[in-house]
Amino acid sequence: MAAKKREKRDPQQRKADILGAAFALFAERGFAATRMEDVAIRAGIAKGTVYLHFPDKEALFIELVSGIASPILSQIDGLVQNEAIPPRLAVSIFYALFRREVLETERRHLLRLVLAEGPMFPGVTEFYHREIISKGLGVLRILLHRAARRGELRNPAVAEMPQLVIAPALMSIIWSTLFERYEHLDTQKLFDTFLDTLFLPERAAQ
Amino acid sequence: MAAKKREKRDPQQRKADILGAAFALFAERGFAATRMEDVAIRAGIAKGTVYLHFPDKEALFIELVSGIASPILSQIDGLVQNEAIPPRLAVSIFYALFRREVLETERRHLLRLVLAEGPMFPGVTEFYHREIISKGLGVLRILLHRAARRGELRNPAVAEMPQLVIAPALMSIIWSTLFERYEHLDTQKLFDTFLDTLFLPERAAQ
Amino acid sequence: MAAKKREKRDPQQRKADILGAAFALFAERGFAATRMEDVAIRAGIAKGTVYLHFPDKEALFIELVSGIASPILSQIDGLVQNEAIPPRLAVSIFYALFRREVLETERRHLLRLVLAEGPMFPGVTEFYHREIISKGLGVLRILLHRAARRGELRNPAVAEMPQLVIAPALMSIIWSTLFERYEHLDTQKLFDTFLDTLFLPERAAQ
Amino acid sequence: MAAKKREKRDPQQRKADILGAAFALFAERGFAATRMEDVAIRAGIAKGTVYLHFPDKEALFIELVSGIASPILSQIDGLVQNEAIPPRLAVSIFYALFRREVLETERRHLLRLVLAEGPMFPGVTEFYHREIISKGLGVLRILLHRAARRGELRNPAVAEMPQLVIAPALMSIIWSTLFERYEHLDTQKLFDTFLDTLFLPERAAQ
DNA sequence: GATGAATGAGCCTTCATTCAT
DNA sequence: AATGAATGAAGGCTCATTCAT
Repeated sequence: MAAKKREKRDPQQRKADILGAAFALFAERGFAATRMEDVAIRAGIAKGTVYLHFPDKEALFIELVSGIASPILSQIDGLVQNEAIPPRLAVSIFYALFRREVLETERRHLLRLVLAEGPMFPGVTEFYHREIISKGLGVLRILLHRAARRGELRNPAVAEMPQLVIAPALMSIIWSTLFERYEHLDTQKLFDTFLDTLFLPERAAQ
Repeated sequence: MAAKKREKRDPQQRKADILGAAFALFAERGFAATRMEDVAIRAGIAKGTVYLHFPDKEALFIELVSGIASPILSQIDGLVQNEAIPPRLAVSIFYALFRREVLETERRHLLRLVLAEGPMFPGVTEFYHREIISKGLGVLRILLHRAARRGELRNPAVAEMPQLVIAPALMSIIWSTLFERYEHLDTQKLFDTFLDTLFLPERAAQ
Repeated sequence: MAAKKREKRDPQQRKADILGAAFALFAERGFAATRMEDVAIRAGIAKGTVYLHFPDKEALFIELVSGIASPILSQIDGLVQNEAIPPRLAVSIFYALFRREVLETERRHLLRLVLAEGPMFPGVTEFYHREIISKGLGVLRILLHRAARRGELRNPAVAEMPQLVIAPALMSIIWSTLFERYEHLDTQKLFDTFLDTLFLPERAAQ
Repeated sequence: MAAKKREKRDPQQRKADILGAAFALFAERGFAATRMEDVAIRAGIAKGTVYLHFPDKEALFIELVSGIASPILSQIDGLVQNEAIPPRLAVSIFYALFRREVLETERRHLLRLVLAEGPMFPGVTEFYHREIISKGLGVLRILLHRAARRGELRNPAVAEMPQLVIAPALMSIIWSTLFERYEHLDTQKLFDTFLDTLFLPERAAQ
């Protein structure tokens, strides 16, 4: 078998390996039930090596949870810029993005992790509110107001409650990570149905 | 000479005390970070006494999480029975019930607890799906279909996606337990706006 | 063999056992090299039990080091009170006390411990200076001044350097704990010779 | 383009650097609390490099503690050789040497180090007794006997207790490393007073 | 020789659980 | 039944030492 001792590797890669291992374990068992040694084993390194990259368990958790969100955000920003994109399309792209980048990825467990461990790590929660929630809501608010102005919303008041648009996404995350094994939820249909509830049907030829 | 030791009490009451203490602590800190001794202290009894009522920490947690939901369920059932109640009113009562019995109670932490610890306790998750989610969705499905039949829904397809109705409730729970401290969310308005989105306005001049 | 499990005992006795075990081990190996588990084993209890009596290793060490000095102090105080005792006799009693209570006891290791670990525990050092050194020097200063006034000192200036009287005691401690095994030192003779150097011989019949 | 890595240097110098760094750290924190990595950093080299010069931490400590004493010894030896030097002057030179070479140097921590770690390193203690203590006492014994023969001692019996002469030196070391911060001790005066107690004043009119 | 990432034994401390009283 | 002192398995973290580069 492969000699596995003292394998030196690119530190960046090493760190990524650890984060990967930590992610899998934290997602599966939560913060407290994850042993640092297990993280090390899963990353294929020795116990002590983890501590060369992260000062302690909490730092590992926080870096993990904080680090994964950014790639999503950057993509969302693009949605508002282009005013040519019809609001409904933009929101549907938002959902599609969410499905592709979160729901159908292992990242979906990450969100559950934040929900689960949030109160124990106020810094993480605050980060998520500031960086993800707040920005996501901002984008949605703009899109919804644009739609309202264009008379495309069934209920224009929704524009002041962008949380309503996020709610199905949250539901899909929770369902997929907790209940999916007991009962399937068609998230595509979930989002589509919601879009149809939110937006007036396009009047064929107006 | 105050005899304070070996205070005997109704075992049922004793058990309820323990569950109450456990609830407060589990809700606040999660399963792992809650110490059995703290539960005992909060319940006003000695460490060992907890074990006279529950075989171990896990059993305590499971009984706790399983036991708290039922009172809500029974009230919800009533909503469907009476066909005289208009669907929109029924759903709004559903939300009101949710707000009064969950959101504005310490019980709101319960759902977060299930989210947080769910994967570690598949039995709990399964129980929640079977007893709460499934039944709640069933009730909502009936109400929505009734509304659809009466032509009160903006988008009748919603009747097949009762999860959409639960989504705002979920959002309100998560918001209140995680983000409320950073940004206030008016849950009353959240639900009302959603109801207005879901249901057609009552035809003023019918 | 004796069943040793779950032996309950007077907490005061328990604590004394732990302090005794800790004393032996700290004295022998120093703070860092003493394992808490060894303390427990030597005290005949389980690892965790130590922590029922002391919050951590440092607290154990500090209580140990701080607790043993007082009995000596009280006896010394008596020496100055009685002005009928001739100064030379008083100082020789001081040395005798020191030999009986420290040098020929296991307590002699304690002093070495303070010298050894002092810099790591400023609180302990400060305590020793304030409670032991300072008071001892005060007593000696009074005795020496009394002797000087009575013309019994070979060099009256010694009265302003009571540290000189403590020096042989320190030497005896260090010798006995470090070098005695290589070369014997007659501490009785050490102190007597010093006394003869300090005090003029009693003029037989003057 | 500054080539700073793999700086080669005279191995002897390298070793001296390590010993210097080790001394500073051992003296300040003791054996256990000194990390090999800190020694390396302070010596300006990499962690592994220390092990090219010393097989392990203990060897480094022993060589350090053993090596520092010799320079003092050689100077002391000279004191006895020259019989023209009056004993009192010789002893006062001994103290002066001690002050200059030990007390006012970082070397003063060395003795405390031997005290502190002695029992863990019997070899070191034995070495100190054999090389330093024994020799120092030998020299003092000769000087004191010389003085006794010349009738210069207040108490000739002191000649058989040279430890008494070392005692104030010990006291000064311990005071300076432990208590100086709480209360100043004038070591010059300490030694002078002791000399005046040991030796008869020079007979002005003989 | 020199480096410093990697290793893993070791130790402090916590806490669920037990059981003598 | 109730108590809480006692137990000991478990886990986070450190650091002396090794070794691939």
